[in-house]
Amino acid sequence: MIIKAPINLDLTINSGQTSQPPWRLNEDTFSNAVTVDGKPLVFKVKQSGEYLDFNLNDEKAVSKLRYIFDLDYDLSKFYRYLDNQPELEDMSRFCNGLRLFLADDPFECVISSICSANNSIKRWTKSISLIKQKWGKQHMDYCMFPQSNVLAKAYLDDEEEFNLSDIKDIESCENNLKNCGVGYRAPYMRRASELFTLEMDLLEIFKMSYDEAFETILEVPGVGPKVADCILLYGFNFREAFPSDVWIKRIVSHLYFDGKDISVSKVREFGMEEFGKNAGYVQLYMFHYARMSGLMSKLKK
DNA sequence: TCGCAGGTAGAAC
DNA sequence: GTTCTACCTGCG
Repeated sequence: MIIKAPINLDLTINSGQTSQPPWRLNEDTFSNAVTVDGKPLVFKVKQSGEYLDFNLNDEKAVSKLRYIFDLDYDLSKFYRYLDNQPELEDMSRFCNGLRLFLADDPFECVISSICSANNSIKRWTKSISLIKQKWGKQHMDYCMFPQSNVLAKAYLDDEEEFNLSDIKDIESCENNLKNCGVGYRAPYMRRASELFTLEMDLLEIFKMSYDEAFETILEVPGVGPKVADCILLYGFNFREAFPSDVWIKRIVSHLYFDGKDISVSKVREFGMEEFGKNAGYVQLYMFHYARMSGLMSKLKK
């Protein structure tokens, strides 16, 4: 099926949003296994100009694709909004076609976001891919993200695996979280998985107000304000979230506060107040604008 | 070899 | 309430 949609698919998929690692790329086609109606399907999507060539015709699959790449969001309206403000007017030029890359599986987004904290894009995406390979169900030659009850039983490290499994040699332990390069986040990930298995229904988050969802998700181990906002934005489509890290702080400080040092929590409050329902998109565009325009290397000094 | 970067938890202020 | 420090790991 051909879908008309202004998007930069490559930029969107590779922009480091914590919903999931980038999709597989073969030739010009991005692919991944996606759950539709509880069943895995292989999605293949290729961009040519203003059109997306999608391998499936099924109505539910198409609507899932539209959701994941946020295709129903009116980018040109957002660009008019950016262009009308002196601080933001350059941004649409530098990241044209960048859209939200939303989670197929909110639980994957929670674990990816916990993994991304105090980490690099390269490292967290590698860790999440390894978690899929070790604990996820295979569909064709893709691995799904494991369910919370499976990850809740994962070993933390070599030592625990050696003690609790029947492996005879500690050197050959490799089915544990630390082995995926997640470092000290391993216990957070496992406790979060236990929480979503035993106590908390992630789907309830979709029904909540932003404030209620934020307070709820903050209770999850390894989730602070930045990670909570990433989960709400990329995992649950709360567009009013303004995930604020040191980079967003530097950029906001440069653009709005004459370079003055302000706390990350104040930056979050400012972003939500100033940008409202556009906050999530503004944050996404700010980060990539800073990367691509050279502002980031300037602010580093 | 070692210093650096980056959010959270938990303790200290 | 805000601020400090330890936490893993890969990179330069």
